[in-house]
Amino acid sequence: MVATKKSEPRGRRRSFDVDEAVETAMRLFHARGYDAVGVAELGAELGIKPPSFYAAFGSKAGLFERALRRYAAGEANIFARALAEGGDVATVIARTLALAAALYPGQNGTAGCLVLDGARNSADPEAQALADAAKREGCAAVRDFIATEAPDRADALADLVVVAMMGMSAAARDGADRDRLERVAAMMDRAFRRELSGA
Amino acid sequence: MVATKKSEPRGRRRSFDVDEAVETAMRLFHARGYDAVGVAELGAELGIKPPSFYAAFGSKAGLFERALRRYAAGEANIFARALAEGGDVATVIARTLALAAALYPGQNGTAGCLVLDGARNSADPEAQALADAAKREGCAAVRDFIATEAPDRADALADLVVVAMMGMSAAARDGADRDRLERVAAMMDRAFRRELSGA
DNA sequence: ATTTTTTTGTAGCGACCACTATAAAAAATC
DNA sequence: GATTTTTTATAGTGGTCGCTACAAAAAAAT
Repeated sequence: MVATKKSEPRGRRRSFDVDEAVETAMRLFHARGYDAVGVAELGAELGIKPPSFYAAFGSKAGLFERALRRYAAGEANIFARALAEGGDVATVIARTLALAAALYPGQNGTAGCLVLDGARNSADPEAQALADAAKREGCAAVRDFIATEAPDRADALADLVVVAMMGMSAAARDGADRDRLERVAAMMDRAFRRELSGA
Repeated sequence: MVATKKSEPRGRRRSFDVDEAVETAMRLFHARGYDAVGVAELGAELGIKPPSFYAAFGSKAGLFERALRRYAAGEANIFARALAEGGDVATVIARTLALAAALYPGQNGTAGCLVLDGARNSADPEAQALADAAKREGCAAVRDFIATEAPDRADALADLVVVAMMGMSAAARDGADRDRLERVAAMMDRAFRRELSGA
């Protein structure tokens, strides 16, 4: 194994870090929503000009897709984090709601959930479809997990959890702080346990 | 009382009905959000040209304000409707949630609540401020009513109700139908009763 | 050193944004 | 009928939108 070092690509090297650019775009889209962040601002913030932007990401929606994937693959995927720590359905859902209350207040204006609210009211059908697909994925994961204990009522119970998360995301975007969200999360958790135990 | 008939205003008569125009604008803003509806489309749908538009409403945000007031003054103000029928706190909140489940699926694409979601992710600070003021008004009404029975826990209980409504509005905008919303509303109602009765 | 490939910056595309200057049309008052 | 007042339609303002044509610059391969 001498020549494992892959040869450099042929042309001029990129002058910016793609992952870093996706991270910055993710933050901007999260803070103000898809439509409110223009390509000009993205380019300025990322330090790249339009041709480099389109060579790297294809389109504004292409960058949004990368940002959504990065978001769902990181610590913002609160259900995945709650699930990873193990436990029964009630425990994991309680953890999920608590993580939402901790994460959704955000910082630097990045409140709520990018997947749930990033493309809300967007005029671009492509952005709407991307966010919608990410939502379906997350909701299906919650539903399937709940179904392991309550297959009959999984749909209703998942709806309760998802509506709670959407409501908390919206409230956070409207300025609700961590204390208020934690209070709501605790009540939502009690509601979920009650419904799960077969009210 | 002979001359009670007020004299006609002096100039040329308006060729369109202002209230009807506000109604149409309300429907458009409700369906797609503030930013996604342009002045050109509004003018076309209302059958009026830009100068008439600005003479009547001052600005796009001015028309949005009229639409918000009309919305909050009508049957879309579900808490006011629930309150008008009387009853104790638990009864009125249950009615509010049930009305949300009935109203939020909407028709012709007008899903969710215009006040809660009409200016979400808007790039216009004026539209955001108008929607925010309407939200505060509605939330304060819920809080003050709950305070008549539970003054200590009114803030937390109102947060529970408002987060439930925001979540149901978001879910409706994402396509949730009436059956699903009613199931969620019933669970939220049980949660509220449990918290009100002092868990 | 020349060729080839990729990224870069400059400049600008047509389309749409909210909004307005101007003057003609339609009504009441004189 | 002439004057005054308001609304109308035509046309266009500067600005921003997402996106692209073009050629110079920077790298590897020859």
